[in-house]
Amino acid sequence: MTVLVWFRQDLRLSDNPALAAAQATGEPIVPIYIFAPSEESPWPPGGASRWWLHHALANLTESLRRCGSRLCIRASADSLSTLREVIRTTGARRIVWNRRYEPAAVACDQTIKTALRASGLETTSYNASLLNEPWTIRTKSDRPFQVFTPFWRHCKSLGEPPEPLPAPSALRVPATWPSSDPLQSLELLPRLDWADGFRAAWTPGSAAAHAQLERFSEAAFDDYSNLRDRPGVEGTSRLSPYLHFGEISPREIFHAIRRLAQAQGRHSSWRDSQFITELGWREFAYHLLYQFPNTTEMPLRAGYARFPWKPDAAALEAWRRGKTGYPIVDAGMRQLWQTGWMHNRVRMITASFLVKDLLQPWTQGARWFWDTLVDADLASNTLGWQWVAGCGADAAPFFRIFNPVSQGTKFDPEGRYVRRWVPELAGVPDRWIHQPWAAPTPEPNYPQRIVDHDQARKIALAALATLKG
DNA sequence: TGAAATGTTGGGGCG
DNA sequence: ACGCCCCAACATTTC
Repeated sequence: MTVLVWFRQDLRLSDNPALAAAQATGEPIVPIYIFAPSEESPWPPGGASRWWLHHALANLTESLRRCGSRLCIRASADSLSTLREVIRTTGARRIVWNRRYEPAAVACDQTIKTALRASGLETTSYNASLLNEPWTIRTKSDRPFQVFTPFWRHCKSLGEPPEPLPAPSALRVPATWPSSDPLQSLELLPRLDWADGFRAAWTPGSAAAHAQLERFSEAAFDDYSNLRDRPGVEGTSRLSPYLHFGEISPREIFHAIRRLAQAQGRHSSWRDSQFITELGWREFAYHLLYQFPNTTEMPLRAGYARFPWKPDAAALEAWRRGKTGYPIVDAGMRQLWQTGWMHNRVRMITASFLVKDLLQPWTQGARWFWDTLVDADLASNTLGWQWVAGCGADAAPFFRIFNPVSQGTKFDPEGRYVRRWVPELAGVPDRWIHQPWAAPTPEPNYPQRIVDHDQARKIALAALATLKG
């Protein structure tokens, strides 16, 4: 009586509750991954995500092989019929998976669960990717939280998440394997190989995720709080893509940090450390997406639907390509394009610039990040953009407008980050590195500013004022 | 997890 | 010694 383990965004063997439940039955296990991007409409994985997914699947295949098992991979336009076919050929009676929380995925899973149960199959789903299920976190008046601090305080009051589950070392195999599509047939890798910078920056896979966590752990407290806002320094965890694809779980991270903190004698303060709080923001993002599923397209604050954006293809393109003439903005956009990732501080700066200096709709920025980030995550991306645009829950007010020069000066004082990603500015002295237009001899190969920030700021504030009428 | 404008304070130079 | 001005430093308000 074979058990199907349907992998989705939980591409790991450790701390995988669905896999552990299957293993606990003692029955043969068929691990399957179904690539069905059309079911994720309107947010099918973008180019950078697909690159990562290819390598994550290759890595999971290898991990399963070491357990004596396999990964059955299928490309499909209809997960349910693919599952039914695999169920037929394997004689499986039971199917398990770990939950997803994106609106399209929730709807899809619900349909599949109902249909399979109607056909007499046992189906069970588990939580593998959140510290708490979104529907369990409610205010005293039984409403979803819309402010981070009380949300996270409430989560903390619920105690610690369970300890992560160990990875199985061997898996029982079925008498007959279902057919599997070759990984290459999913065509996840780009036709024109633009991924050089990705390869240099990243090693996808669960083992690499744990190695990265190990490396980062040493610096997870003091160094993190001092360095996390410095894009020219590796001060952040860089775990986001692994978390997105489930190559590592938040419980594994939480408990690794807890053990380290206790070893260092940080007996209580660690739970309020900035890095753990970042896990809280991720939880908050999922909570909001689950409770307000239309926020991927619509502002949570309804009044902002009337914001007078000024769509402008040329401005948008200059931003995308990193040719705005503002060094910290251009550095960020080029780091994103070349490596599939951008430092979080710079995400805020570039997003503020697109929305406030260029008056482009935040949804345009969200779309671009979705396509170019290896850690593109619908929940975090939506929260981030609505936060910057001032139209989300607990968002920065719209009038908080980042000044790209002072942000650059403050967080990249020696211009290390700018010089790395905008090489044509390499020779500009520190004094002018964040405002090269003001230098005595401006660098001719670097673009002129497409807007004047002081002026753009005033225009943005005037646009905001129209909302109040 | 802003920045600019405006207000307040206090030390020092100076007549 | 005193008042006045300047201005930096900090605080508050406003967008």
